[in-house]
Amino acid sequence: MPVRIGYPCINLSVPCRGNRTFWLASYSEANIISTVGRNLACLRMILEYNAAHGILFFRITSDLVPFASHSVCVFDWKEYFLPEFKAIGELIRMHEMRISMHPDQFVLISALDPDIVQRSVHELEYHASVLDLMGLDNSAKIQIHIGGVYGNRSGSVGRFIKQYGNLPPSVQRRLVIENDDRNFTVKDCIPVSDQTGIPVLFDIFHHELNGAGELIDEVLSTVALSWKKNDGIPMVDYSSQEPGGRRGNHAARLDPNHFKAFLDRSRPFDFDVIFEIKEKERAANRALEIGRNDERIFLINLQEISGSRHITSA
DNA sequence: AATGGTCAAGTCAGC
DNA sequence: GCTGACTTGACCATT
Repeated sequence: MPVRIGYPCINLSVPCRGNRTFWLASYSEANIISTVGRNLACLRMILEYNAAHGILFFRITSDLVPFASHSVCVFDWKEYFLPEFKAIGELIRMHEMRISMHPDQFVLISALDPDIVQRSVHELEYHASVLDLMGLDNSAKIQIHIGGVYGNRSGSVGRFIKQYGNLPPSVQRRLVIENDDRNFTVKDCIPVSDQTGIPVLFDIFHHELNGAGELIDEVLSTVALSWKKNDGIPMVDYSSQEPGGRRGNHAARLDPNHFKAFLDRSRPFDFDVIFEIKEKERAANRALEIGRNDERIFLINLQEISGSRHITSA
């Protein structure tokens, strides 16, 4: 399975948003039913757009079910929306799409405070539930950072590994760790992977900001080993610096030259890549256009567009 | 309808 | 100890 192209959470071309939420003070059963219903309907519309455009990787928003891991949420949204989740899962499987989720910065299983760890576990269980309800296999992943440094990185690593062992299997099978732009480089993530079996998600932009200058193909050859057969091929996050922006700001638009260089330097490895570019699906579309000459991208989209795969339904 | 303050959670820096 | 940045939108009360 060669390179699939994707983007995170929001599609600017469809007439809806799948990450609608409300304030905690406004929580009610009626509110959660209407919000989740709308978010799921929009998620379906986004995935249909993606299928029609040959975009086969997507990161589902953590806001799909607002307050799902909060004690205020006693409503059984899993049972209530089961048919919708199953239908979306079928759509994903039909098109052989890849799915990821990325919980927010608050999720820290390496935290010193046990309450933070517990809240994080609940949040991770919610993310796993979404993917489980859709009937997705182990290749659908939940990506987090190691985090919890507090001035001592090795302490954080120790707590992370220990807490990973305590996670429910539904979370363990989907969890992957991602290098960040401040604390943990890819090189720092590898030993954690070796000790836990967690795959390492390679973030190109974080690597540019916080790495030791290792070449992209070198890094890919290393992280690829951490993805076992039923994890699927490696996931990669791609972005570049916004010109004139604060260091670390994601670009508003895809930089064609930067992406071409990345494509060249990433040979011959296969992976699925999320474009963390502010223009969202438009960046993915541009990447597909630029990648027409790359056989890794071309092959899969040739199948999709020629109709040898399933054509999206209305 | 327009406006502007506020929003579950995390850390860190600065005062 | 508290506030704001991080990063950004959008929810919601107020007018």
